[in-house]
Amino acid sequence: MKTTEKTRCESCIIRQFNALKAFSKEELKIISDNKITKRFKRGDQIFKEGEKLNGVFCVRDGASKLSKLSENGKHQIVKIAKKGEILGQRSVVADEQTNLSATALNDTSMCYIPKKLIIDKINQNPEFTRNLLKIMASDLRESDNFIVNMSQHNVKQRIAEALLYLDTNFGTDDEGFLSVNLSREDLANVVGTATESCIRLISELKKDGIIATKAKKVKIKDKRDLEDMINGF
Amino acid sequence: MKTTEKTRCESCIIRQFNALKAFSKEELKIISDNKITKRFKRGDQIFKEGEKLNGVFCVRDGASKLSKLSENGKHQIVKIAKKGEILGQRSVVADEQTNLSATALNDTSMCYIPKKLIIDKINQNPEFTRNLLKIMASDLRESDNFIVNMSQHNVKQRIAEALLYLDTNFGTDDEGFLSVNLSREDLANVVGTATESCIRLISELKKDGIIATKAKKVKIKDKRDLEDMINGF
DNA sequence: ATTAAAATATGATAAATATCAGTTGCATTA
DNA sequence: TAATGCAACTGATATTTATCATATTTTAAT
Repeated sequence: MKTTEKTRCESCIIRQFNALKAFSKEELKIISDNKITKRFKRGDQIFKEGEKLNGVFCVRDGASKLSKLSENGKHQIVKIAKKGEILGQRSVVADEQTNLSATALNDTSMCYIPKKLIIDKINQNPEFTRNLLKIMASDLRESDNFIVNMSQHNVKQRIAEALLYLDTNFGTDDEGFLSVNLSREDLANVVGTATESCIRLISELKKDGIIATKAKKVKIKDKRDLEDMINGF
Repeated sequence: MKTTEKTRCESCIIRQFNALKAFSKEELKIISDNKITKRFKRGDQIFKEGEKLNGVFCVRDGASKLSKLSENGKHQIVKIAKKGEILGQRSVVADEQTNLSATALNDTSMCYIPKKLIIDKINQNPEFTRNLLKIMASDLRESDNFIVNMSQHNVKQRIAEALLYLDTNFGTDDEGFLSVNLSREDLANVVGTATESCIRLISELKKDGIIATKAKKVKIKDKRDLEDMINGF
């Protein structure tokens, strides 16, 4: 009756897709050796919503945000991509314009994989396609979780989750501050709230003694406390 | 510069997946003729979160909700499936337990497609698999839209969108009332709010003269007014 | 038709979140 | 180093949403 398979975060505020696992180690090496590495600096736009992409980007190092512009001018962040993840795969597979914008959150290097390479592989290698299929099915599951999470947790909890996610996936510097420095505005756009509310709640978390801040940086003092908060204790 | 491809609702509060289009007309006919038709009455559970499915269900007629139980006991509805849509495909493709529960919203007939049939088809027919891939990519896009929509619209707007969705996809009876009768509680679980809030906002919409109600039924008086409301006018 | 149960509706109030206006602190560069 | 600009912060207040209590209507059962 119990389920031991628990490979992914059931309740993540930030969706975590892992498409590249469809490629084998050797293939990755070939792609990697192709030297089509692109570098981006903090704030650089990698691609823009509505563009037709001629390839996908695989994150080698760094972090980047995937966002979607809403009618009222807010950039809702739907995902933060980390090492090994792919940007643009959905639109390449669907052969549609991309529905998201991608922006580097810090200095980032990406390897670029031309669309043709992916499409050929899909056409020639059924195994690859099946893998991709499984991965996308998994991504859809992640989306379901995300939705439930968004609507069942309050803003403070969602912020806590986002911080935890950043900690787990990008780690901390030598002083214990989160390596990825999301601005308060970005963080607000991750959890879907107003920037001021986000700032206010970060202050609260600080008062609660759960996190510490220094300039714009954030440090999680006790993960367990954060987790308890998320679970309503 | 303009985009004429505008096949799907860009801002739907209810995600609309259409996996079955991966099957050809003839295949559908074969499946259909196999007579593995199952019937459900309003309220019947089709499958339950956590189950391992041995096949998928294709809606022939009726409506059913796909929901996910959150820790606090709420059943968040992540989708309402209509004619031609598939239930359970994600978990069959991923070979995982299903992450959602499915429940009939009214008298529903489904044709049941055994898992084996799908898997064989994936293994033997690359064209099918590629179609499936595209469809899932499209579903992921839909999920992105859904997320933006959830976080950028207030509850009243989300309710309006849900009503509009029901109208567009399931139509109305001869008196103009929505054919699918979601309870206020279900509607609340679609838009992610408290049942009382949902009821209150429906009353407001009624006062605003945008909708009319009779018993538990709802009638949209002017679609354009509803749309304006959603867009903030 | 009567009655019980469930769903819908409303009121009062509390809590969460948004908005607007302003201040402070930090970083960049002239 | 001073000036400038932007991000972070804070306060006051408005708005939205949740919660709890209770009334009313609808549905379904007898």
